[in-house]
Amino acid sequence: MAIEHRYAGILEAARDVFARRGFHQASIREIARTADLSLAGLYHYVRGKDELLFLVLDNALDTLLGALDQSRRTARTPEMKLLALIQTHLDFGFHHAAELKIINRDYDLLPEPRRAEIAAKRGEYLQQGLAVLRELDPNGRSGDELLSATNLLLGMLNGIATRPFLRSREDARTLAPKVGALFLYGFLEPAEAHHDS
Amino acid sequence: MAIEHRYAGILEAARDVFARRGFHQASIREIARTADLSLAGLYHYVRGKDELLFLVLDNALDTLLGALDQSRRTARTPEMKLLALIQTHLDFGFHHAAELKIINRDYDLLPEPRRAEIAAKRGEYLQQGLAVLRELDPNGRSGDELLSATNLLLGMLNGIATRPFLRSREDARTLAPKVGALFLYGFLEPAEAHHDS
DNA sequence: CCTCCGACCGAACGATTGTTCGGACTGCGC
DNA sequence: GCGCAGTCCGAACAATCGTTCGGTCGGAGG
Repeated sequence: MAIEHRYAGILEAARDVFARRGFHQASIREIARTADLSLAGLYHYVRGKDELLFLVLDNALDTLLGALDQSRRTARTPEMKLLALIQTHLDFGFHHAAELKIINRDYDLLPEPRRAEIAAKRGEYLQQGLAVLRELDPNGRSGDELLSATNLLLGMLNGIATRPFLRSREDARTLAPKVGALFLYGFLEPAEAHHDS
Repeated sequence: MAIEHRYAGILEAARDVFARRGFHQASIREIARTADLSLAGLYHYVRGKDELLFLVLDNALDTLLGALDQSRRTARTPEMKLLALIQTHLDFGFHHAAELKIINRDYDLLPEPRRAEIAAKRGEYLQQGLAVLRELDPNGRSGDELLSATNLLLGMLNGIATRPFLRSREDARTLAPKVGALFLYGFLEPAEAHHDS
């Protein structure tokens, strides 16, 4: 139990330092210091920096997928599923901006056995988005077109979530419907033309 | 003239290495080697690593702004201006993937006197997009909403342009109308509902 | 011919990096 | 008491980093 606590503290420290400095700027010494450990003491628990990156990425993707799963559970209509995805993604981006950055940018420099695991979870997330859009698609679009649209949507969300805009839970809640409406009905559609509930 | 050629080669080398490795992982030694110069020889032309990053960013943003300016000149209607912006951005992303990567990823770790210059050019690009959307807006949206929409559009474009998708001039030409239609009319709109010329 | 200057380089500087090694301290079984 | 295993650390390792210094070389000006 004590060692579990130590381990959890190390992960916290790694996440915080990675978040503050970014992966490449974060030094193992600073992570150790943040975790109240000596440099060599940290190496007692962890094989190396790459494993630290893997653990942080794995954790981040798990919480993202978990949040998506939970928020989608209450959604009934396809539109609301889309809204749930958008809000979850924006919320994650606002509260874990650095992790999202690392996911999108630094995951591909993981050593190979580990990278596949992370890539799989990324693929799972993409599949979730694609499923939502497929359910939403009015006239049968091809799989490639749906994949394109999914990438567009996720790119849009990443672009917004990463941008140093306004970031708080409030912002995610108010921004998500606007983003959803724009994605569904387009920029030209007047805001009053559609309504819910 | 010879020194100009040297200088251009150095910028090319810096761009490639920055894009491949990321700023902090890129070593000046590798840049020098790529530019067929010794380490100290490179320092004869350039004050340091930060200046290298600034020069690459400045160059990239100038070509992007230049391309946008030129492509928008032939556009008459607001819709065509949007299409021109989209196609220019995608084209730039496909042909100068390295520069776009650096712009989106490394600009914020420039030292302060120089960062403001780059931020200004980025802001100028944003303003161009915002102007297009303002002209396009059917019912009066507030400035903040237009700015939000602009950020959404640019984020979407970055997401697509950065994604290792399919990248060639053909792709930019065929992809741009689809992206434009999706942004203007939304995901739910069937593809046949609108047509041009 | 001498001098000066810009182009360029080999070698080193100090700092920092990820990682490892040998050991010191503790608590537990015996 | 002894020994063993786990926890943790000080100190060092080699490598690499950005940067600088002292210099060589060739050509242009006088």
